[in-house]
Amino acid sequence: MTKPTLPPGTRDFGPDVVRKRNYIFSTIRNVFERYGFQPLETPAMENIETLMGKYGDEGDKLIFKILNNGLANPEKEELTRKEFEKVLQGKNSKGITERALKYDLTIPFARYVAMNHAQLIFPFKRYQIQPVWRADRPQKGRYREFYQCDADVVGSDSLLNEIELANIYNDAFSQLGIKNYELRINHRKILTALAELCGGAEKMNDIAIAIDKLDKIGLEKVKEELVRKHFSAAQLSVIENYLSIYGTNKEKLSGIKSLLLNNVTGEKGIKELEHLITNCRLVAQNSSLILDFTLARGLNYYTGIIFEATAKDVSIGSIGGGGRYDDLTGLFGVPNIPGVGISFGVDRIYDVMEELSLFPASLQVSTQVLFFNLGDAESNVSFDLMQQLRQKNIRCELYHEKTKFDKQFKYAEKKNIPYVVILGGEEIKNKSCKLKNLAEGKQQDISWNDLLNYSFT
RNA sequence: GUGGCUGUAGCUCAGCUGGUUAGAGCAUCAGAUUGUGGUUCUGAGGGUCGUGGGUUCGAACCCCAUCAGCCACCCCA
Repeated sequence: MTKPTLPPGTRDFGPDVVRKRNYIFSTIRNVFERYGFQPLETPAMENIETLMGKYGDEGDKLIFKILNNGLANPEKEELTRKEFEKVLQGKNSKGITERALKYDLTIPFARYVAMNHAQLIFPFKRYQIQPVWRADRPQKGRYREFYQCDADVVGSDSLLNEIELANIYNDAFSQLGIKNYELRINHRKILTALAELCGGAEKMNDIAIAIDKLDKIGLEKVKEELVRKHFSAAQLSVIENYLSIYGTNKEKLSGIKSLLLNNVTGEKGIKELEHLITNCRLVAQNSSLILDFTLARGLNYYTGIIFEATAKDVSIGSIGGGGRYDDLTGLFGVPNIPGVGISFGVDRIYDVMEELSLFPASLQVSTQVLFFNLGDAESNVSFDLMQQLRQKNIRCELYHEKTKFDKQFKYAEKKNIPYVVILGGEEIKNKSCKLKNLAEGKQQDISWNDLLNYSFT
């Protein structure tokens, strides 16, 4: 018998952790609901072709594939071997695998919209809180199974959606207590325009990947990487000019305007960003909304404004991201449904909140009242009282066996139970009990009737 | 997929240039204390030193392999 272990990158969540995670989920869910978003759930697994090719080559490698059943069937052995050859060559084979765990929530959502667009009321605003899986190598802040909380609007190209999504980030983070966050924004069309200035829109990916690392590796390394990708000196200087735009959002806007002068694609992007910035009306006076032309984001279906949220006090990578995609459902044969969405990375938000001690202490109180067990006769009375309290929504438990006070007190302490009720033979005679507040160490005699009407806090 | 670091009690770790029976704190359990917890005191249990092999009179320590965990790169939440 070997010690049981977890698959790498997965975790068990104990009671206190689940409480904290649920706190994050319900906070975000409430914000989503308040903005008129509706819940959606999709299966853990999708047909593999629904997912493949949607996340770029790197993404394809990280999709968790599910082995088909019945591969051991001797009648199909010949075929199975042949199919497996394809897998060895790096191809997908439906004979070996035809399903995969979902990689994110956006593509399954697009699949859902494509399948149900005739019934949906547009614009369709949905939120989705579910686990996703990636065959990545785990490390700090990076897991193989993790939750995403997505909110997307499809069927509308109004920038009002971007404005609302930015405000959702602001509301959710401020309610969670993460005051010091940054929401950085950029526009894919600006990146495209830069690529056009450098000789071709097809270079956008190379440029984006390189400049995205600017704050991490510095300008020189970025240039080195671009040289490796065969960019000329002239192109490099264009990119360097682009990267040297700095200042307030306003200053950056005027900088980018002069750089991308007369570029139709770029101008459209600039106009949209300008609209978002001036109309966003974040509670925090826009201080957390930051224009960042180095922001690229990996997912290659984005076409418009892109978002990325980071917590400033904790270096853990982004805690949320999103953007606009013009034609996501086109991949599934239903064209012309534009959309925009954002995602919260709950696991990372958890780590941030833990590090900054932002969880309310009240989350750790599960049971409110512990009834001491002083014997069978006493317990019977306690049990009746306890059931009446439970009817009133007070969370109670009766100690499971008669034992000395020491143990029962320590149990209450360890479980962080704020009140204990002591009810023995003496108390039964007067129809009373002793109610003790453990934190204050104070104890009072109280009638059964008063106990039932006591306001436990 | 590529590279680096670390594996000693349930947890955090000590363990000298290789030397006899591997330690500490916390946690657990019991007692001091059979109707009043948190503090304190006393005691107890708990180890294949990740695993397998090698070198050696002798290995937790050195060598090889292997497994696991962590971190970084790529990419990403």
